[in-house]
Amino acid sequence: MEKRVRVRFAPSPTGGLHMGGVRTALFNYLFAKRHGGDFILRIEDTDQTRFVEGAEEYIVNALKWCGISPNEGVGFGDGPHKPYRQSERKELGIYKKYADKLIASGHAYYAFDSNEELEEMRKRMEAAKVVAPQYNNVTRQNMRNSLTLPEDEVKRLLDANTPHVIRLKVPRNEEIRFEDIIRGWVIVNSNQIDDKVLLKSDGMPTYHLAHIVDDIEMQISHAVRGEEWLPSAPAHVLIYRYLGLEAEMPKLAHLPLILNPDGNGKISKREARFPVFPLSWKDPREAEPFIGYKESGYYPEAFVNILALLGWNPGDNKEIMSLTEMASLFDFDRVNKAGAKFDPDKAKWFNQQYLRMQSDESLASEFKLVLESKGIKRDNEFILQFCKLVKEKVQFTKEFWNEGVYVFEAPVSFDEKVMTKKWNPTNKELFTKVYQRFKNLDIWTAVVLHDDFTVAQTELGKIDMQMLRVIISGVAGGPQLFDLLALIGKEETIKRMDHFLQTH
RNA sequence: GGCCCGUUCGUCUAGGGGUCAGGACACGUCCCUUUCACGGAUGAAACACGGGUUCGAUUCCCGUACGGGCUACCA
Repeated sequence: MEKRVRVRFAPSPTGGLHMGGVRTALFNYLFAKRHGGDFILRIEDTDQTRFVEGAEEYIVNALKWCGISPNEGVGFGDGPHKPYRQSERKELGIYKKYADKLIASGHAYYAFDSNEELEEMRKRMEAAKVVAPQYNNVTRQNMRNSLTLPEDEVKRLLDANTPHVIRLKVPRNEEIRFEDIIRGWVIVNSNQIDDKVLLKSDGMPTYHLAHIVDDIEMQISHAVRGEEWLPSAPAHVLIYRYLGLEAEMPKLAHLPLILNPDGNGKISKREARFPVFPLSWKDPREAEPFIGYKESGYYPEAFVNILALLGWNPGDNKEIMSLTEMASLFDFDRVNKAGAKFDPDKAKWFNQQYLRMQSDESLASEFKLVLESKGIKRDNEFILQFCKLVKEKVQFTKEFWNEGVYVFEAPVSFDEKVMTKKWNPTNKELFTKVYQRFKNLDIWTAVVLHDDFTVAQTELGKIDMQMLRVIISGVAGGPQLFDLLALIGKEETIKRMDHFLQTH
């Protein structure tokens, strides 16, 4: 019988969760939903030196904003496998138990080497022209561990609480193979793998041990993570094997990385000219916060949609999809192997698509907030009409402002090109007459204005619409002119014309 | 350096032994609109290279090149 699908997102709280991490969480979530399984959030805080204040809370908030909430785990209500924080699980002694089991079966050993001794070994190896020195089946023979030290000496050191780690005893020249769901068979010779530390001298497990123990204990069916874990996967297979748990080992899926748009490599928060965090992230060690997608004006649905299509596609040409839709379509056989460069332009386009799907009312209430932040108060109907007029010109709500400042504030400058080309005494005379006609209009709607304008042209000759637009708005382009005039209102329109004619 | 993973338009990608190699973003042109945008139409734009296998390879295999990842008592 197939195992129930249980997947986990297991970040370490060493900083803000960036978009790559969110994408990993997203694929886990989609896979779980697709198969009616569970999605778990586990916090891998086994490195106390890298702990960052606020990071865990950030991870939880970011997932919530994205709408990809786990149904079990830290910040989302405990489940049957609590606790979900590895530092707390360590207190339960579960990692030690598994490490001891490996010691007992001879697949792990104690190592007493100090940092200095490790450093010396590396230097020696480098002197011998070894580029990447490893603690492995060859070098361990010259180090201080339970494989080289006499038994009673080991016992004495242990009894004296000498600082030590537990290392995995990786066999010599063995072929290790495993099948990755995305990449197929991967084969590595064990000589390439170092004797990984399983339990650190502070008693904490390393990632290698901890995630395996937890995946087993939490009955995880699929371990879905970034490609950066691929090189250590063979070591993980060995650990499962030596624990006698190879049959229960989760299936592995290594996701392609999200790459920088220009140049190459993983996205870096420092160089990027686009947000890399879902929400603004203020690192306690940094002076300036990193602005997030949320604060940049992205809809969470758009953000998540963009991320999903970085490395996955539904097989047809569909691009705009809700989380539910994606979840019904998702599978690993449609996940790419190659890394994907992030395209900030396309991200904006995605947001534009979602903006258009919003109702005018909801856009208006969003934009009302922007106006209020600028100290401008208008009634809801006015804002609604304004939004209707300019919505198809913007990709973000905040752009409503730039797109139509002149609706709220009379222009102080006038498009130079249009002015030099079109403003002349003849036009001044003409627009003075237009001004008079406008003044005498009793009803001020787009339709009436349009009709009156048609009549006016038969009497006065051709009237340049763009010139009128510049007089009213200062800029050369914008929404339908009569709609615009109707929105601005008679009083304000003639006031602006009057002022313009006086000063030009 | 070693090991692992990868390589279709500039970017995200579809496809997969015989296709005019399809779509999307961005870009160009035209239409619509007395403007801008939206929309519509259209254009330019790709199978990294070299060997096999095959009647036929972009597709399968092997090399090469290039890119990425890993190479900690970090995850």
